[in-house]
Amino acid sequence: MVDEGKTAIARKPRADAQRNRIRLLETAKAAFAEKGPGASLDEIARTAGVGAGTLYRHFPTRDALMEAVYRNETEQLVAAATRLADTQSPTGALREWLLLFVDYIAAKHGMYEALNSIVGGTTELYSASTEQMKRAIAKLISRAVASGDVRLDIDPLDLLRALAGVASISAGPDGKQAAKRMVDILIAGIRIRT
Amino acid sequence: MVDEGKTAIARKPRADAQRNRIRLLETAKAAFAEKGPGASLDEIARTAGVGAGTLYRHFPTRDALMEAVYRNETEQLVAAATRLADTQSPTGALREWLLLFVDYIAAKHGMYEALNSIVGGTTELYSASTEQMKRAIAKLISRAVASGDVRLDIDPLDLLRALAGVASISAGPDGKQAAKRMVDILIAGIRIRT
DNA sequence: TGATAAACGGAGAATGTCTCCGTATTTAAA
DNA sequence: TTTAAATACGGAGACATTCTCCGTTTATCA
Repeated sequence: MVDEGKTAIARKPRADAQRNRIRLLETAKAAFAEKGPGASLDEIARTAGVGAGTLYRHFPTRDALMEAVYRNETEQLVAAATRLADTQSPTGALREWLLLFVDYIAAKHGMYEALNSIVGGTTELYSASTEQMKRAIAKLISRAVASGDVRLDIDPLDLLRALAGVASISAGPDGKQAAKRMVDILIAGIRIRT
Repeated sequence: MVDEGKTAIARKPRADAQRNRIRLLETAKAAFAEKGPGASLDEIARTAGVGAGTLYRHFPTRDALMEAVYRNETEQLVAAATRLADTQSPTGALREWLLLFVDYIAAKHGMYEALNSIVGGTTELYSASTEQMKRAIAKLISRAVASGDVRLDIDPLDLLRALAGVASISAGPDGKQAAKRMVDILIAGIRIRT
């Protein structure tokens, strides 16, 4: 009886699997950017030169694929939170970061599914990004709260949801501008009156 | 040569057409409420007891159907704006109406397309509802601005977009609560400091 | 080098959208 | 009434998309 246990030594992942994964991500990124969130998955597979089965094995759902495509950008955004927290006033850092967030979602023009995964927080599967994002904004907010600038009865993610709404629901050419204006409204709205 | 002109007297619309239209609307409303925005159109037609062709003749696109389904509620909401403006303080009226708006979108859990049509304002087709909605909120805002309570550099629709974002992007059970909290943040954010 | 786990790919089932057109029904004129 | 013309009906089927299944291929490791 051979060992079939959990102790199985991790075998090195197959080279072709890694290659295909990367090709799929590149192709998908281009496809989403060009055709929007509804881009055909089979076509992405074909363009990437793999079968549909391969795509679905790597990314079981459309959301999973989007999540993976944007994980990079998400990580950069999360990193920025730490940097800002170290170099700016509490409220200033929060404001700056929210502006970065607006850029982040504007780049995904109308990619509702992706936003929902990342900022929604309801989908079990993508909790990784959501969790990171949540921690990033929570850190900025709690710093601002501690400094006495900001009320504390806020769900930080709600700020992001509001911005996502403004930036993506209209998706007009000035959606981004509008979202940046909204940042100031939000900041003013959560500030404690002096 | 018979008259083939534009002067053709309007013929009374066929009774079966009217009946089917209504049945389709009722069925669609139930279907959207139960299965969300992706409900199968063919199934709606089948449930309503008509052929697919009939559905598509009455409502050429999914959006057209949604628009029609929600036109009623939209009209009620618009009417409420006038009523509130007549009976409440400027800021109070605005706040009340935004709360009603939250109920309005919460009922459409995740019906992104519909929201986008109605609050987005980019789709030519649904400009009727958008226009009404815009006028309703604009009236409330400008009253508040006139009273000196509120800044005037606001696109009124942005407030709605923000609320839609909070209420629908997460779509969690407390999305509605969150949106109601957001109303207060927004009101505070657009208020002029005293 | 050979055994075997891992990955591949694409045919095809399932589902959905939307069109086309022969048939049926309604209206209104005679 | 009867009848012709206008209007609406419905569902078969063309087409697109998602996703699964499984026989075949390939990389890893002993």
